[in-house]
Amino acid sequence: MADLPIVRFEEKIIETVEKNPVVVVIGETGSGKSTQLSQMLYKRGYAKSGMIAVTQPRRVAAVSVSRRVAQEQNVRLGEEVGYAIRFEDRTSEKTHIKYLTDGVLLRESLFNPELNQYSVIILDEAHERSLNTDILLGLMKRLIKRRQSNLKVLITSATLDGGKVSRFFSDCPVLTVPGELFPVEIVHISERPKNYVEASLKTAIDIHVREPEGDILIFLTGQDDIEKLVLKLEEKIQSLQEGSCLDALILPLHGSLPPEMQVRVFSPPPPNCRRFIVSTNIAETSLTVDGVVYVIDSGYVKQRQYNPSTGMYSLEVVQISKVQAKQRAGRAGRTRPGKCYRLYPSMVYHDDFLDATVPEIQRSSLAGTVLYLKSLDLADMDILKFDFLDSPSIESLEDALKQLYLVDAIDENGSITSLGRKMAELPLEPSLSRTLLEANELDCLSQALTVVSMLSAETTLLPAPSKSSEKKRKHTPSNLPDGSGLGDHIQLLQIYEQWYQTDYNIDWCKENNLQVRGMVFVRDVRKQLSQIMHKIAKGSLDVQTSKRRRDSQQEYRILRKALFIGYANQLAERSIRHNGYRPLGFKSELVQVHPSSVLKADEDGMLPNYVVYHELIVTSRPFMRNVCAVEMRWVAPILAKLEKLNVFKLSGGSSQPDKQIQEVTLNVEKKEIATIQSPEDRDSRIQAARERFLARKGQK
DNA sequence: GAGCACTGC
Repeated sequence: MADLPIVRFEEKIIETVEKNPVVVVIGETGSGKSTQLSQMLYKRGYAKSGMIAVTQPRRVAAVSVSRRVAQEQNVRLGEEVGYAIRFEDRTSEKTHIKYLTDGVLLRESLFNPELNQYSVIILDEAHERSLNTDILLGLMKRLIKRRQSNLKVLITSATLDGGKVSRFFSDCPVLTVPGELFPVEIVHISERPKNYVEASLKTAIDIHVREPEGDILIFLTGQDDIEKLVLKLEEKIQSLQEGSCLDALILPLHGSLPPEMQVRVFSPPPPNCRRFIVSTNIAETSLTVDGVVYVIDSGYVKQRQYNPSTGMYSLEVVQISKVQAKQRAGRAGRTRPGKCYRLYPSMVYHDDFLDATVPEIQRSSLAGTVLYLKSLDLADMDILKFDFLDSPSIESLEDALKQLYLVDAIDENGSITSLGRKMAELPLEPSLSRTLLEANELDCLSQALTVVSMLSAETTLLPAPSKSSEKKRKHTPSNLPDGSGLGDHIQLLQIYEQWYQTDYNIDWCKENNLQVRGMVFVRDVRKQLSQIMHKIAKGSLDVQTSKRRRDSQQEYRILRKALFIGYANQLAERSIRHNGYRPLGFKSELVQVHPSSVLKADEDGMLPNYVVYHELIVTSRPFMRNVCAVEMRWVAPILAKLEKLNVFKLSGGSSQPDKQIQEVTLNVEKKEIATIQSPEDRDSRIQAARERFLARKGQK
């Protein structure tokens, strides 16, 4: 067994686990908790009546850590020690120690809520507070009561706030294991810079000129700033006198870089050369860069946030938390003592920074989470009172219930429907699983499978255009299909069908500027979804080819109908005079179709009266991303449903919701009730608007 | 007419 700090605490750990159902283990990076805890427990016979599960928030971690453990145990990976991640299960009947992503464990728990195959469950990296880890923490608290005699739960975290987790698990013991990091000297700047790209440049050059060798890792917020700084660093370093300092290699690092660019940070630098790695927070946890001795921390991060009252996501630059600041600093001390330059005063750190990052569960739409929990049929389960380590707001839970009701996953009393149960089995967000099930009824399952799979990977399909490549792109117009004017979903379908006709040719993706990684992922998702749908599929699951296609307009129309049913919670109505839309069912706000959309306007420049959208995102303005034209006649039943909506009933009526909150969420619906009496009235109003519209068109 | 951090089933 490796000589890691945690090994010295083996007796104490085993003794504590023996006496307690839940134990929190705090261990800094390098303590060995991820690889050693499972082996210690295995050695002491804890895997005799079931496997030892270790969850990881990320796929690569599950794979790499299990590989290490298999090596240390001197067994073949996939036998006594294995891993399970989406699309890949490398375990067997022999497996005693199983590493898996927390998402996979959640899915397993859907089919076996008692998780009887495990005698020990270790939730690793709990401090990252991923949505899935938080759900698991809540489930473990319940499970421990039911399986007190034969289940041990360990929760491991890198940060010091074990107290909170301990209180959550009725004051369970907290063990602290030292890490194996080298000391990192922290330097704070005395005043916050106006421009942190400039400040990073200055600091980096100072280090380069004055400090001994060692790579520099710089944390910025996004691609734009990273590209700016890379350019400036190149300029500045060229102007430095040759031979006066080390050579320099400047590397950008962010998620939308192609993989071959990302792996450049893993190859060691040439001799006498200092590397400048300019990165997003991808280097905070997901990627570990060796050789870093200096860290420059801007103190900011770009974070996605969901607003349940408007249904909108926004991507905002926010201050990092103390936990994140420590994590960033720690990146300087992995190989030898390092230094971290913080581009903010220590007062700001102490007084302004939050102790911990706002957990994902408080920043996301919870429709999928709530549906998942409902489908577990937990005893005495009141969704508004589910015991989370940090509860999401009531407003956010009510928004989730409302959305689930609109897509028929729960009934008006908040009980899960049989449709909802089928939806929960699909690894998709509720709108997309609802679309698939409706498509199965309408006989367009094959097409829906394709669209839904494309959407599962959408952001990684088209390469993020950088400023430098923008001009090139404009001169080479895309040869990709245009969705026949009906919107982005139809375009995604057409793109995938074309790729299918090239027999999944990788070069075709490259020629068309589609990310290979993304397209291969789509293919995997489609395969997985097909396997799940196979049991209940009424028609063919295979990708259709144009040879077999008679009438694509009719086919697209049916598919759009299925999408409409799935996106009943994401429906928008165009204003009569212009192309602004109002999302229905949310606090009213005017939104635009995203300029990247292929949705076409008619001869008068008017967009469709109604569209469904995949996502509302606020950037410079609120936009609908991925929109699909729907027909007016489909809309009335959904409007009727919106009017009937009673959030109090949906939440089970067992808890008295805050009145004010309820009124905010019902704002729009109340207005609708005030202006029109029934769906039929609504229909006639739509018809009248349509006629005015046609009359105006006739005049021209 | 715009631009998007990172994960995961």
